[in-house]
Amino acid sequence: MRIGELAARVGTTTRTLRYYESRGLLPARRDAQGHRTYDERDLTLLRQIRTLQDFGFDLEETRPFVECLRAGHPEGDSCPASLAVYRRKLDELDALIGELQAVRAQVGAQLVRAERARDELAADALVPGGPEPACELGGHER
Amino acid sequence: MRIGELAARVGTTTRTLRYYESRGLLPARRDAQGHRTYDERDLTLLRQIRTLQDFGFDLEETRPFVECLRAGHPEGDSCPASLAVYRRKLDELDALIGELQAVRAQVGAQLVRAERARDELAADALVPGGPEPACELGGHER
DNA sequence: GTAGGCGTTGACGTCGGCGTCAAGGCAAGG
DNA sequence: CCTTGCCTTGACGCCGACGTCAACGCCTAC
Repeated sequence: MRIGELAARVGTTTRTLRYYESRGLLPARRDAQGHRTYDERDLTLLRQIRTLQDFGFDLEETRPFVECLRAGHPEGDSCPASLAVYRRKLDELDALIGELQAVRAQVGAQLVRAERARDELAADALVPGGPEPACELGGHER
Repeated sequence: MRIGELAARVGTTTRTLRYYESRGLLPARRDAQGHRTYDERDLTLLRQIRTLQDFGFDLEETRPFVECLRAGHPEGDSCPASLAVYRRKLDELDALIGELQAVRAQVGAQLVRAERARDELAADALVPGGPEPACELGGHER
C-alpha cells in the first residue's frame, strides 16, 4: 500500500503521513521507485495515532502507544508508559475543565450583572418620575 | 504616563502595549520626544482588556468592551455588542466543557480497561495452573 | 507523443500573542 | 564626556500540526 491509499483509508492526508514520518513516528519502507510503502501494521499504528489525536493528545504523547504496538503488544495501551500518559492526560483534563467551569461562572455572573444594570436603566427611562432609590418601611404603593 | 509605567501598573510588558496599538485597540498620544503617552482612562481600558484576556477572550473579542468604555459608558459591558460577546463566549465555553468531559470519560474508561487487562495478565502469571476461563454453575472452590 | 495520475523533496505560509533581538535617539546625572 | 535608562521602529522567532505551492520523476493509457 502506498501513501495515498493509507491516507485515504484513515481519512487523512499524505502530507500528514509525511509529517509523522519526519517526526520519526511512522517510518516507511520504500519500493523500487522510492515510493513509501506501508502494510496492515502501519494501518493499525496510524489508527492509534489518529484516535489519540482526536482526543486532543499531542503528537508526542502518542509515541508511547505506537512504540507499545510496535513492540508486539496487542493494544497501544498495554504498556506502563501509555498508562502514564493516560493518567497525565486525565489530570490535565480535570484541571482544564475546572478552570473553564470557573471562567464560565465568572462570565455568566458578569452577564447577569450587566443585563440587570441595563434593565434598570431602561426601567428608569420608562418612569418619568424617576426611579425609586430604596424601599422605605411599610407599603410603597398608593 | 509613558509606556513602561503603564505596563508596570497592569503587570504586562511594553511589547504587549505596542502590539495592542498595532491592532488599533489601544492607540496612544505622543509627547514632544515621540514617546507614547497614556492617561488614567487608558489604564481603565487596558485593565478591561487584560481581565477579558485572562478569561480566555481573543483580543478581537475585547474590542467591543474597549469601544464601549471609550464611548463614555461606565462599564465595558454596558453595550449590547459586549453582551453579545459574553453570550457567544458562554456558548463556546459550554460546548468546549462538554467536549472535554466527553473526552475525559472516554480516556478514563480506556485507562480502567487497560489497567484491568494488565492486572489479569499479572494474575495469570501468578497462577501456574493457568487462569480460570469461566465460572461454572455452583461453588467453584474446594 | 502526451496527458493524467500517482509519487518525490524542499520550502514557505498559517494562526495568536506576543518574546527577543538590533540599531538607534534623547535626557538626566556623575 | 560618558554612562544609564528610558524610549523608538523594524524585523525575525516561537509553538503545533499540518496546508499549499513549486518543480520534478515515473508509469499507464490513449
